[in-house]
Amino acid sequence: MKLLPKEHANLVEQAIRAAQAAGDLPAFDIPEIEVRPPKRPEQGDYAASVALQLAKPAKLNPFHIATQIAHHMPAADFVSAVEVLHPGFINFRLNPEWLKAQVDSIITEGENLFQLDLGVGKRAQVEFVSANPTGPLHVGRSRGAIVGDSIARILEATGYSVEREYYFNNAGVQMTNLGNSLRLRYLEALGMPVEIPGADDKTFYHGDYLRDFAKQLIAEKRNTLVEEDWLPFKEYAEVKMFEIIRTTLKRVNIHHEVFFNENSLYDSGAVWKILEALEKGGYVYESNIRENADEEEREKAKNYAPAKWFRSTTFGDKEDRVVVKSDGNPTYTLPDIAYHANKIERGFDLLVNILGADHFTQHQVVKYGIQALNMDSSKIHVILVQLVRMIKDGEVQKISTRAGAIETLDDLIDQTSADAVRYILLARSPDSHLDFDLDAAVAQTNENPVYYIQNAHVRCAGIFRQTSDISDDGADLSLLGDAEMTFIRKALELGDVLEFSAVNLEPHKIAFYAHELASVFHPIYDNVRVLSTDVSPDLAKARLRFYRAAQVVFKRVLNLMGMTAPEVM
RNA sequence: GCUCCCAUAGCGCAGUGGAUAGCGCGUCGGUCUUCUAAACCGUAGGUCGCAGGUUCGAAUCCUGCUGGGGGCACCA
Repeated sequence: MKLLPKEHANLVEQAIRAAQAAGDLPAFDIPEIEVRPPKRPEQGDYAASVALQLAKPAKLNPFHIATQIAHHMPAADFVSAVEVLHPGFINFRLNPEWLKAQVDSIITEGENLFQLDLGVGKRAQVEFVSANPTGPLHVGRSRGAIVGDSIARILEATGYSVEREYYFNNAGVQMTNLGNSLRLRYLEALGMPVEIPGADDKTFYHGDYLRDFAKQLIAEKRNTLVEEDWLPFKEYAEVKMFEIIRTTLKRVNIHHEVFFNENSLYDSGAVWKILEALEKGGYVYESNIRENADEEEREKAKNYAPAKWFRSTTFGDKEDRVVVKSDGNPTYTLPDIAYHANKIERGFDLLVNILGADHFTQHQVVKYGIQALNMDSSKIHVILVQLVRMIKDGEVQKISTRAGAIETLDDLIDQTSADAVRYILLARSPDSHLDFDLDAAVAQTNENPVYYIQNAHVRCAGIFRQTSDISDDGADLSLLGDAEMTFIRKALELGDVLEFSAVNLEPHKIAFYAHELASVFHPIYDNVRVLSTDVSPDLAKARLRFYRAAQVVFKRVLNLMGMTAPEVM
């Protein structure tokens, strides 16, 4: 399938060169030519404003330039007319015959509709979710999960070979706390005298899931673990937690090819090698306080033991960061830098990392670390998704894994549907804060955009259920009307939306496009009937062919968003 | 205080420097004996937070300000 903006831009460029060669336009450098569908139908199907940009360099009035460009415009099978409008827009109209033929092209491409070659031969990695196995996935994590997986799908559709990766840490204080928490729940479930910490105890995980784990653990091991410390409990909880997380992700159609354990960076010695490299570069110093600290800070740090600091200020950070604590253990920063260095060494052409907005500072420090290692950080693209807040009964819910006050992704799916959750979390710019109004999502289920879009696919499927005895092979597409062509025009924009989403890593564009496409479809469905006594067999055949193409487009778009394309609702 | 994101219709949000700024919900009024009415048609609703600047042209780019949210631990 053609990417029409590009095709038109090529024509314009050829026309400008031709006009210059003929002496009808003066010499000037040709800028990047942008062509896109204008807002209003009377302004054509595609429009270029390049003549307006050229007025200055060419020292001519834009209308004249546009006229000359139009005059030299080469012919193309997809263009039927070129118009020039004041103050200097060049408007194209698609050739109706060509347009109608696209119905067959769409059906031929099928599930690979607008499969692009942007990333062919290239490897991309998308890292997302990356939650430590301390609790079920909550809503805050879910947004990054959906955005990450959707980006992966879009990259696949543009030809990339994509790996989805999940980075996690199963060591550290939080996991010890988790082990301890399960241990207490285990003893509690055995009826032993234990004191469960209060809700404000930050070392205890209060979630009910640990009660469940404790019961299962007793079923498996009885009371044989009574004398054990936190470790076997931590190991048990970790395995169980990952099972749950994977199952939850599967429910929303997400799976990761690689689970990368932070520990492996210690096992391989990578963490210390990175530290050594940073030290060699002169980016590390030992002190009880960062350089350039003010008097107040110095006073506070007077009694601290020395730690190792990364001089990230060299790269524009506002303060240096501790990489090795005074107790000799690295902070999260060091393995994080090692992890990203590892990613780069694995030779991906594109690295995408989905992070919550609260990790902004962290990713900056990691980036400075990569620079200090003299590695190319330009392949790393970080998508920061703004925080999600749950609104319930009109009030903001506090989310805290430790306190057990969690709105989990599972709850959300149970109360709505996997497709609805995906769409709601996807259909927003990542930069925009998202208030997930649970009451509205549940109550307005029938008006949720997800069903509006899926219903278009369902309606197509409904037609084919009723017409299994009619073949649409060899349909005469010239019988199709203007309404159907409005839809085909919109459908042909999918490739551009896809390319834009991939290049800019903005998957929400697909979500909005899907809704626009459905809103073009539904009115047509109402008026363009297949089974009606006043529709001739030939016309019915042509319309059937049209709906087959429409169904292909909706299925492709829904798949790109990781949603199902149901036959019935 | 430093920093990141946001501010567009009553509410929730799109908007890639171009032509008369859009969509959903909600308002009001219509449409099912015909392939799914989870739909369609019509209606009302705007100082694009404020003030400057750049440009032939600014919701979009720059500066400042105001308001809301996030981040600024030897936690991850």
